[in-house]
Amino acid sequence: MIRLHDTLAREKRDFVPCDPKRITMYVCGPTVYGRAHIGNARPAVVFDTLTRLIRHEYGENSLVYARNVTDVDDKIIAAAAAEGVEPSVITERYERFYLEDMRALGVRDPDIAPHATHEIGPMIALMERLVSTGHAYAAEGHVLFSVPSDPDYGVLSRRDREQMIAGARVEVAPYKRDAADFVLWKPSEPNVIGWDSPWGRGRPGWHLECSAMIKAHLGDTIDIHGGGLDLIFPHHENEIAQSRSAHGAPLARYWVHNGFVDMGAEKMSKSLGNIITPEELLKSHKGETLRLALLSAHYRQPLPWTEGLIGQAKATLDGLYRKAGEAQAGQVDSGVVDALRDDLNTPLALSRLASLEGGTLRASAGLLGLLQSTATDWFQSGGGLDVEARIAQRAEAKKNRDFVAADRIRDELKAEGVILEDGPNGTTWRRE
RNA sequence: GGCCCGAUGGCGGAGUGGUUACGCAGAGGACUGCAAAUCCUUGCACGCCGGUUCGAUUCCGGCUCGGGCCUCCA
Repeated sequence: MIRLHDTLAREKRDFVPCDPKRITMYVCGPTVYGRAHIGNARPAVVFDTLTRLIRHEYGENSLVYARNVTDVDDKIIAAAAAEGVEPSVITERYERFYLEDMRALGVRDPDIAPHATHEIGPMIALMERLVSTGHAYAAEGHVLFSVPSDPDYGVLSRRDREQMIAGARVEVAPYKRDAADFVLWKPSEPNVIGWDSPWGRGRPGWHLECSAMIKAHLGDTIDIHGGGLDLIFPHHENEIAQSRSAHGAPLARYWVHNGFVDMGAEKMSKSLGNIITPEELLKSHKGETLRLALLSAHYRQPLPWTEGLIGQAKATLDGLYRKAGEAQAGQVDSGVVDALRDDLNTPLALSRLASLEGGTLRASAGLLGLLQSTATDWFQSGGGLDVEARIAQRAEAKKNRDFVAADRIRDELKAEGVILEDGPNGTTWRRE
C-alpha cells in the first residue's frame, strides 16, 4: 500500500487508485521559453520516481503518466519577438533542451506529453460548457471564469475570496465582474499567435490548458495531480474550479506537491536570478549524481543546493557502485520499497541502499532511477587515455622496486583525473 | 496583513513518548613500498519557554528564527 501526502487533506492518505489497471497521473510540465534550472528538474525527478514505484506495485502497464508542455504563453511570445522568429522556433528548441536535460537526470519520458497548441479544440469546448452553465462569461474579447459561481473555490489553498482580493498586488482589470475572476481566454492582436473561437481570435490562459488536456487525455477525475508547491495557488486552485464546474466531478483524488530547491536561504527562480541549470552542472557532474542530490531530501522538504551536496551525492554513488559491481538486477529489497511507499521517503530508501550490495542493491536502486550503468562505466567512462598501458609501465617499475618512477606515473594520471588503486589482484583505476 | 511550511550533530538528512537511523566529512587502528579503496573502532545534535506525562526530541500552547504562497514561477 502506497501512502501519499495529499495537499487537499493536508495529511498522508492511503493511495487507492480508481482503477488499478489504469492509474492516471498528471504533472505540470515546462513552459518552453528558456532553459530549465535544477529547481525545475525536481518535480520531473520526483514524479519519475513515483512512476517507478507505481509500476513496481501495480505493473508496468498500470499507469498513464502525462506531463504537459505549455507552448503558448506571453513569455514565449516575448522571446520569439526578441529573436524575430516564430514562437514555434522557441518552443521546439527549448522543449528539446528540456527533454535532453531531464533524460540526463534519468527521467523517463512521460507516456503522454500534450501540447497546449494542439489542444485548442478541447479548450474551446471546455469554455463553452463553462459559459453555458454560468461559470464563465465573455468580456471585451476575453473569457473569464466567474469565481463567485463556484462556492468551493479556495479549498486547495485554503483561502477565501476576500483574502485573495485583499492580498491582490495587481490592479483589477476593468472587464472583470469580480476581482477574483481569472482569464480563460485572451484576445490576440493580428500579429500575435492566436486561434479563432466563438469569442474572437485569441489564445488560452495557462490554467485552462491543463484542465482541457486532462479531460482530453485522462478523463474527468485523475488519480494523482502533481507539481511544485508554488502551483497550489492560483494554478491548481483554478484548474479545480474549471474542471469541477464543467464536469461535476473532482479533478484529482490526490494532490502531490514538491518543495523547492533553494539557493542560500531563498528558492531558486528565474525571477530572482539565482538559478543554476542542469546544462551547466552536467559539464562537471554526471546526471546520476544530480539525480541523487535531488532525491537526498524528502520531496516535500526544501533542498538547499550547494557544491557540498553534489560532492556527497558523488561520494555516495561511488560507494554504491562499488557494492553493486557488475551484478545484474536481482530481488528488490523490501525495506527500500517500504520507505518509498511511505510518501516517497527517498532519504530513508537511500539509507537502506547503503546496507545492500550486488543484485539486490542494483534492483532496489533502480526504483529510484539510480545505478543504471555498470560500475565499470561509472568509474571509467569518458576520456581517451590509454590507462592500461601506463598501469603496465608502473607495474614494471614496481617490480623493479623503482617506487619513484611508479609514483610518478600515478601522479601523472592523477593530474589527468585518473586514480589508481592497488588491490590484491593488481591495479584498478577510476575517474575522479 | 491572510494562508501554509520548517527548525535534529561539522554538513546532508530520516525517525521516534522511554537504548536518537543512515550517509558525507573528522579522529584512531588494520591493510599498503607509499597511497587509494576496503574493514574495524570512535567523538559530535533533537531552536527557546511553559504544559500534559513516571518519562518529550517526539503530544499541546506560546515565543523566536527561517522559508513559501497571496503576481509569472517547479
